Amino acid sequence: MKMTIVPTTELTPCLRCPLRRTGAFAGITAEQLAFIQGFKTREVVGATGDLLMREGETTGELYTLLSGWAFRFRMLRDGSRQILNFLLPGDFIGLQEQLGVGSPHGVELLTPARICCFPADQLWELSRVHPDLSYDVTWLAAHEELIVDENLVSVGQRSAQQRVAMLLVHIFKRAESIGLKRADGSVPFPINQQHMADALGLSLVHTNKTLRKLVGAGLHAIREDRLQLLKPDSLNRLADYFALPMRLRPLI
Amino acid sequence: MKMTIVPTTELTPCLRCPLRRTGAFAGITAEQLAFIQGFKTREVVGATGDLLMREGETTGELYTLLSGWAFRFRMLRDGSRQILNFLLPGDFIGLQEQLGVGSPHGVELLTPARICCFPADQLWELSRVHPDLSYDVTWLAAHEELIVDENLVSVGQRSAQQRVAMLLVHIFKRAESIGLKRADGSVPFPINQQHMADALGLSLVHTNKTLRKLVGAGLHAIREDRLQLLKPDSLNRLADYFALPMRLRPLI
DNA sequence: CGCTCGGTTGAAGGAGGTCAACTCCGGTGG
DNA sequence: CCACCGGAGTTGACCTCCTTCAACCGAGCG
Repeated sequence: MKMTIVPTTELTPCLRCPLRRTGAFAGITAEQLAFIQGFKTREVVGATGDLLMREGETTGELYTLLSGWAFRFRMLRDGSRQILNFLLPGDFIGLQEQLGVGSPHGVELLTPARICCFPADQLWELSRVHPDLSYDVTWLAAHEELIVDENLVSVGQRSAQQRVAMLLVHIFKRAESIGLKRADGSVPFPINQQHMADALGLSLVHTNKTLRKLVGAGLHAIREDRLQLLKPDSLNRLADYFALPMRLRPLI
Repeated sequence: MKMTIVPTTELTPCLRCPLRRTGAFAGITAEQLAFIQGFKTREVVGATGDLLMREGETTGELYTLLSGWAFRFRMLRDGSRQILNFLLPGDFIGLQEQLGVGSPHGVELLTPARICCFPADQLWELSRVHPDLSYDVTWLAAHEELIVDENLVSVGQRSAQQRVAMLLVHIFKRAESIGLKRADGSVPFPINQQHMADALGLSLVHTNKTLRKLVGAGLHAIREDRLQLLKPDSLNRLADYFALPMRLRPLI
């Protein structure tokens, strides 16, 4: 609710982008990198709970999450909230806003975050000068849809246990893929039970009870905002989840 | 299951594309139109129930639904099916397939349909030669995600009555927007109760009972595969649905 | 004529929602 | 220093919305 999102005084140069060093993203030419650098107008930081985007409002910007986690969501009149998907470092944000007037969803930070900002009205300029980057933007849009598809399958067809298992496995995989896994096998997990409930279409109470059941069965553990999968195979089977092999993802 | 999708002997020339005449789509330059015409390699027709895409398989093609309806879906091991979204004339299909190996979802025809086919491996060529068209492809990807978002909100947060109301209103709006509304106020509705159930994450039986309740309240009517909204305002209120104003959509 | 498919309805049971209470923190201010 | 507070997690009791099972109907069709 508060609005502590503020510009930083110094920009992280794309040339030294910490995300690219993870090796989790597709390679890029020096020229492309230079263009992205020029495309980037500012960099902002925000604290947990800050709104990067408000439902119905326009920012005129596109974003890349440089560090930190967030989520896209929509509110209903009765106060209930649906989390559409979680956003991890490297995720591109704001394409939906270009479809009409105002963003159809809000974006809230799950952790302190650092965000690269791009002027939305120059997206077509990007298309013109760097067709390959435009292709990448399309890729990112399709990829996010894939994740939402996955969530919809969960919420529509799976039992509470399966949904929770799916969420844990999916988040773990995504975090792992961008190099967030520690030596002890844990990844950051800044998602509380209310977030999980809102993402899975479950009540808070039932989410809690389901989590306790999985923990009781020794399938996973969450400690100090970090997630460990103790029996990944069991979780995969429970969730009926098979991760399909993906190309190296682009980063704008 | 059967595979009666077959190439047509004669292509519909893009210059005389029946969809563009509806006025539902954004304008386009002659040059762009010519490029699209060249991009299009063939045209196929299929019957109700045909699979345009199979889960996990690769076609190497992108599609535009020229006429007819379809839906994207995913199956789970236990045989349950989640319909991700419905596809209407003008919708672009197949971007997700580009993300990895094989399509992450199936596409099945709801009606006899006519489909324009494009070679997927030349999508980047399109980006290079016509940046504005590339921008349009991104737009279409983001737009489809918006629809999936909408479905996810329904399935995750709304009651059975609200979900059904939402589906009816949403499909009506989409059909209307591409000029499918007749003078009597009805639009085509080739969606049966099993489809609705699979899209909404409800059982067939409960979908039926919910529909009967709405019909009993005089909110809508479905006759001979056509849908009429008798009390659109009541349905909108019930579904907590506010359609946001959209730009004129592109057509590839 | 019989078969299948889509729709309809009733009855019974269960997964998950709601309500309520309690704990365990980490502030924060007297 | 400690009392107070709010947020997150936990647990039990009860209830309801939705699922499941089962049966039946009508239309289209080989």
